[in-house]
Amino acid sequence: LHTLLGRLQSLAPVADISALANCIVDRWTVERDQAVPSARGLANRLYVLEDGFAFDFALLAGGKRHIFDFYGPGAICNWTRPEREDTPEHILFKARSEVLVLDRDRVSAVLARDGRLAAALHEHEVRRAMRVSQRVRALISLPARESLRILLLDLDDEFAAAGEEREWLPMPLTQEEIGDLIGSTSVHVSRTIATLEKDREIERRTNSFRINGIEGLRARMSYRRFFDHMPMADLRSAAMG
Amino acid sequence: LHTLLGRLQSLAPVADISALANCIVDRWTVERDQAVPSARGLANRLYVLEDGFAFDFALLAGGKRHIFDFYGPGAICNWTRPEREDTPEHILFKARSEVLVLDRDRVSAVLARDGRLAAALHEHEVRRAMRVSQRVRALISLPARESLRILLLDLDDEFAAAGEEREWLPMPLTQEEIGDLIGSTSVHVSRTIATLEKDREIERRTNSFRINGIEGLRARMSYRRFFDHMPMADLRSAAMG
DNA sequence: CGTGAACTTGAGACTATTCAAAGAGTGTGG
DNA sequence: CCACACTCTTTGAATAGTCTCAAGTTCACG
Repeated sequence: LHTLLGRLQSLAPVADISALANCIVDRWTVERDQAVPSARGLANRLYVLEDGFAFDFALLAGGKRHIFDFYGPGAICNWTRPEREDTPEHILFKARSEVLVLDRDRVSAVLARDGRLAAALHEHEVRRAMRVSQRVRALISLPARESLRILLLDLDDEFAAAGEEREWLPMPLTQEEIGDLIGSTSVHVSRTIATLEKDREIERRTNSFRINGIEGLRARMSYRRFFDHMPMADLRSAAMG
Repeated sequence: LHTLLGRLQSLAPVADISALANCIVDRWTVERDQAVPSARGLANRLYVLEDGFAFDFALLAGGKRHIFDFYGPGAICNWTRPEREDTPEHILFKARSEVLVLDRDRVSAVLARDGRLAAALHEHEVRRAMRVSQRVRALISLPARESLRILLLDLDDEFAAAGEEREWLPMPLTQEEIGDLIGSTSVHVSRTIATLEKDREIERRTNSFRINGIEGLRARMSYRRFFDHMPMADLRSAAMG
């Protein structure tokens, strides 16, 4: 659970989360990409991504897959209660992920005793929800090139939340998955990435990206970071301004 | 506040909300379309739409307006706290709306005393959030024709929540606004509506629509209703199935 | 009945999808 | 180490979807 602890410590002074360790009921080492239904009798299970990458998705009426959000190391993959969801949701864990399975009821009991921990966890999930909201705006209104930029910034933010702020941003998603996330197709994603590269906006290596002038990009797109290790109080006041 | 009461009574047996009436600090009669910032010193104000129509929107980096959600009679327009928002939000009240302005702190005090009322209000807003989530999926992934269908079903759902289930669905939004809602342009909205009409999927009068075979449309799109006056317990169990 | 806002229509440009085929990368077993 | 199978990515060409600009038309309302 040390990756989760790292996330929370950047939000609030959480001493330790050893109490959460007692909530662990299982531990998976994911060999190949594996999708699990989030609400099929597993409603009282909480998935914490110890390492690796995951995303949640739903299948639309036409059979199209829509990816809603993604999770880096330390993230909780199904914090929102499944019965709250509008559509049957699934979580896909990418190959070579480490997943801790926690018992929801036990976690609730721990949080009831440790208000500070509860606040930090809640804050973490609220920020995630705000980031989704920011992205969704762009995905609905803007063309694929802009949507892709937002996705790259969001990925950077997610890895920053996990404490992995590097120059080369890992890309754990296939272009098919990127398409299902931004509402496009794998072919068009491929072409759009190619034009961004040609315009020297990004550079590519195998499975990783580098964004040239990421600060300027954020400014141009009015992109707001949610996990840049800013204390809670500052975030609140920044939002009020 | 009788329209709000009507909404809540369909969700749970709420006796009366006269206590909320004491929270009213102002009352507006909106002559012409009027936009107000939701978080500019008015953070402790709650807007209840006694009658009329409203929507909230934000301006994206390029100046494009994105409409996030809309509100029919009896709806609370800014339940989610403004400082939680990712972008400066605004609420636009359409002409001929009646708005009640409530004091948030007083409302909180009332809800602290009346747990049943608090639960009903919370349930109402949760359902709204789920409906937004369902719509957003479609808007990101599907072409304009499908997006428009979802919007019409959502509008129908919103008026049903207000207790106004009629055959002819009022359309309080201009085509420009519909475009800003589904991520399209007014011109394309005009053409898309025209094709739906030509295919006999909808009929039109001035400022109102009729959806032919709305049940079948819901089934085809796997559309889930959130305000069809189904009791809470049934909704929960339906979600679990 | 005039006025302004909302809606419609057309033409051309741009954006995105589909289908199909070829190319590149990864891991496995010989 | 190579060969193979597999998935992912790239590319091309045709088609479909959407945007922009601009000019009309309709409609609501004073």
